[in-house]
Amino acid sequence: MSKRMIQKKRTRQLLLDSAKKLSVSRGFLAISTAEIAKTAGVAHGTLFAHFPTRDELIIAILDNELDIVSDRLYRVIAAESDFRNTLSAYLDYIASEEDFFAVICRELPLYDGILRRKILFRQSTIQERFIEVLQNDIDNNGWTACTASAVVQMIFGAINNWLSMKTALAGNDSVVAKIKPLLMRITDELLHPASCGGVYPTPVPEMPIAIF
Amino acid sequence: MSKRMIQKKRTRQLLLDSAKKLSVSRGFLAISTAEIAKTAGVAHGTLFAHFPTRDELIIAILDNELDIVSDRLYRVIAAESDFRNTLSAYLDYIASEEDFFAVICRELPLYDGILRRKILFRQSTIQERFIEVLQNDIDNNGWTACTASAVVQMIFGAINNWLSMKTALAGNDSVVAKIKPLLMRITDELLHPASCGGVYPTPVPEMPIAIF
DNA sequence: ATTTCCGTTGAGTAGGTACTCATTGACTGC
DNA sequence: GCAGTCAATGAGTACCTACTCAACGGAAAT
Repeated sequence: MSKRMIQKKRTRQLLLDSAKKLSVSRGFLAISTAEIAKTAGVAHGTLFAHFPTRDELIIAILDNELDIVSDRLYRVIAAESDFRNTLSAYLDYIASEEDFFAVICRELPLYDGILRRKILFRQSTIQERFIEVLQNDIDNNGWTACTASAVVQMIFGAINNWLSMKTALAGNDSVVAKIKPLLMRITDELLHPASCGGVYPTPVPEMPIAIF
Repeated sequence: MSKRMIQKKRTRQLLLDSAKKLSVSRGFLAISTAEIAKTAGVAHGTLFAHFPTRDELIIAILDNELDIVSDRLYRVIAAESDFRNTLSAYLDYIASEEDFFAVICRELPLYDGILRRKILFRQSTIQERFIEVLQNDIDNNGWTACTASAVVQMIFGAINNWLSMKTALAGNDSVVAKIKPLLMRITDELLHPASCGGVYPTPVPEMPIAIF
């Protein structure tokens, strides 16, 4: 590869890294091209030699990050075979990339077009897996009859909502860590309430709602 | 009241009405002072004679609307005495002001300061009532033992998440109407699974998740 | 009738945004 | 060695934003 090509690729990567870093901490909607270029240490105009519009840069970075993160996420949950463990593994992974997921959840309602489709598609793929696992638990383990897809949609709606409110609920701490006990406990309660005789493995957590 | 005072009050009201109308349809974050003034039919500069900054106008309009809407909402749910009916009444009222609630849910994660506090305070007041009603049901009706606050937080998290995704999930239709059967069904399932012998009053609804 | 008052006006300001393009100069191919 | 190439530059453009202020003119006070 020629010196020129190496340099060009390097600059492109600097821009992508800068955009990624800024986006994850402050959100995709809030960052400007001038800021991205400055953080990358290149001239403002250079950005537009690599990405024709701001939107294309944002889509490139979000798309790439989404692919990486949701592939890993899917592998993490596919390794588990019952609902409780799948949920636990899911939450642990989310917590490890919490800033990214929080930004996505916060801004998704404001996206449209390609970005929204891409994210919703990833979400529904993950949810399908949970429904499958939960249905399996219901069928095989004599758990409470419940509509698997309804329960999964509820739980994920709640998780997404907590993630979107991360800064208000947990500041710089992990909001997932804060709500995980509550989610595990409610999973215990909802899915096999009869068999445990009122004794659940997960203790009742504090209310996670707090206003900062 | 003098002619001048009447005129001034009228102009102020025109601005508030215009801001309210635009905000509910497009969101508080998306509207500009120029647009508000134009819709109200007054000069751009006039706006700043009534409200020193854009933020103060937004706070005034949101605050006022929030007071009216959440007072009504509280009265609606306070009239019911069991969880199922309270939830049903809640959803019906939300549906009647769905655009407003959708904007709030969509933008809340992006607010801070006073606005966020005000909205979260209202939310928690409503949730407290639900927890009270649910705890009462659990204590008196021999329902499944479950942590009332955990269940309520889950359900409200899910509802808020669905509301924030209104446009993607239901376009101009009511997203609450779409998810209400699912929520009622899950309430039936989660709260008294043993007593009904597997026969629930609410039929299983279609998956509400659809990508537009 | 005249002066003072004050709500309204809209051009103007300062600062932001995404995006452009002539110029530069280091690298490439001959 | 030299002409041609092209990534990088940064001042410049057009447009948006919230906000200001001198001027206006009808109402109020005298």
